[in-house]
Amino acid sequence: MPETSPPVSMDFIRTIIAEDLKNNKNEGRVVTRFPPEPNGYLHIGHAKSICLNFGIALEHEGGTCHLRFDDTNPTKEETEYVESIMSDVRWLGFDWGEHLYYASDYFDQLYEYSVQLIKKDKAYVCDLNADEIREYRGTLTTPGKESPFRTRSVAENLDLFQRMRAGEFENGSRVLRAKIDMASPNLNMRDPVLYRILHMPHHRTGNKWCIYPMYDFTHCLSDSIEGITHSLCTLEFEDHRPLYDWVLDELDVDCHPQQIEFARLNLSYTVMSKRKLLELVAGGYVTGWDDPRMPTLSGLRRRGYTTEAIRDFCDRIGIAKRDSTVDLALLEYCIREDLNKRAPRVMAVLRPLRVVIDNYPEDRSEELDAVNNPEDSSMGTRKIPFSRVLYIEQDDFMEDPPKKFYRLAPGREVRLRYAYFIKCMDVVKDKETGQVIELHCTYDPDTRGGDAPDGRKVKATLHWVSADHAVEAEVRLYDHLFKTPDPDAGKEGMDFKTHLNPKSLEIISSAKLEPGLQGATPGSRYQFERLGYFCVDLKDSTKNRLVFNRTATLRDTWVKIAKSQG
RNA sequence: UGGGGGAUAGUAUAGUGGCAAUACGACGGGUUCUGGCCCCGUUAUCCAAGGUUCGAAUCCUUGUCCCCCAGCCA
Repeated sequence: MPETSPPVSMDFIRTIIAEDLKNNKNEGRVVTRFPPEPNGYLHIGHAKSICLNFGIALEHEGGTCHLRFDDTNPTKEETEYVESIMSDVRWLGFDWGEHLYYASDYFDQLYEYSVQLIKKDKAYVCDLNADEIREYRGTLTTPGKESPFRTRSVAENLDLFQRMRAGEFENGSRVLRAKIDMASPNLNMRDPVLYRILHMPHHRTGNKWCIYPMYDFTHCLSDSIEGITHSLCTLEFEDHRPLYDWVLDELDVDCHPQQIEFARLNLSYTVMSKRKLLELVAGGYVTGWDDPRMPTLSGLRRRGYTTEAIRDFCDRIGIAKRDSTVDLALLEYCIREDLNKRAPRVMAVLRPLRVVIDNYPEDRSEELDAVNNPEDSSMGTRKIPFSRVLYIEQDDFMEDPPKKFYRLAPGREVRLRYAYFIKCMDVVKDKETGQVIELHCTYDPDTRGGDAPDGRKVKATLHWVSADHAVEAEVRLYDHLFKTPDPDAGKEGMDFKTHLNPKSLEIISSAKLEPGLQGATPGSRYQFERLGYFCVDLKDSTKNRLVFNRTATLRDTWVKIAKSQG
């Protein structure tokens, strides 16, 4: 039976592109681009853009998506970022083929274009300093004033600009400006700066240049040079579109891409601005760009997220123009759904409570069969050892259980998963603290494997690990980095860092794992039954010292019940 | 008091003149050797007010609210 693909409702951008294709607007070509500035690490918001741009290219016969580094500001950009960005895009599963570009590769062409503009008397060298330019720009409600240098002759502009390039002038002493309209209601059109002097080596062009083009001049021309058909960007560039179009119109290039803006991604309990993420890294609030609590792709990867989950998430959130904040719960849903299907189940006890099975022989141990993944029988089964002394989760025992607590309690019988029914006979407490430190139970040999021949039922099934066979590991329990849904929302002057969740990381230094986990490979993912999804840390886990990161908890109905009971 | 955008359930996204749809969340129930997964049910008259129309989320009018713009950042 051939599967019919579900009706995909098109977002407004895909609708525009389909319309353009129908009208043969770009001779049937679809060329998009993902244009990051290499000044930081990619985050889940970039993934939205990457999935959009590469996704659209993939949906069309012959469609391509370019990866272009928008590297026009050497004061902020570094090769380290270039590399991380490339590996993140690749990790997401996208391929730019031979279409890897750098805006800095166009510096010569861009220079020629600006000379053209000067020759058309559409650009001039301005000697006003930054403060003066701001002053002359006017305000939102009042028009700007024309610069006294606006009327310089073409010849003088050409000479001055050439000397700017030659390095005759200091940083900030002169700029090249477009000659548009100082009274425009759109501030971007009030003679925007096209080039500034920056005596600073560039990560790719070295010391070749001491003048660097601005975004507005570079971006549209880079798009044009590459033959981009649809230039997709975020909402804040909407005001720049008239300038994007002005530059391309004045220069009469043969390719004039269409800029289309969409809303950037916001996620609850998360900050997304590069500035804020950098602040978290620089201030030591997290361990780095790839801290598993960070919304960066490297952080999510280390946390255990899969590319499939992230791409599914990007498909689900859609594309629109209104500002919105997606619920973090949706991202968590996506990773759970993916991992539910593929992660092998294992048993691990995070906070061990010792259980002695009094009627189980001292020196005996046996191997029991356990299913690796109930969602996928092809993943097979494994053996797990059982013996007289076990660990169960501290949370799975209560001396004085409230209503609806189905787990172990004095006199109560529960099932140990894939093993036996056990009954709690005695509770040993620390004399000083009163804390429960050990349980004495009996087991029913007839329930081997987990089923009672007499058909009696048990309300709970607990995970467990044999004490003698257990492997120890460090387990890092991650939670939301911020305790409020909108950490950005603070009043004026309020620091977003005050919303940091002090409990975003809890380290369990010696969890007990079933022995099969010995030597687990970094990056591999498991479901710890009844607890959540965990992955072996890519950086800190070693052969002798396993380190697991919690990717996500399982949905937990019991905590809800417990909470509602107070 | 300028310009550019945007308002559909708790959240996100469809619907663009004909029964407001889907997903997540929440709540209730079923099932269960994971209190997981899975299954079932509940959860909005579409920013407001007028108007056009047999019929409006959709078209018109007038408002209201929210976001972005005064970098030699992108």
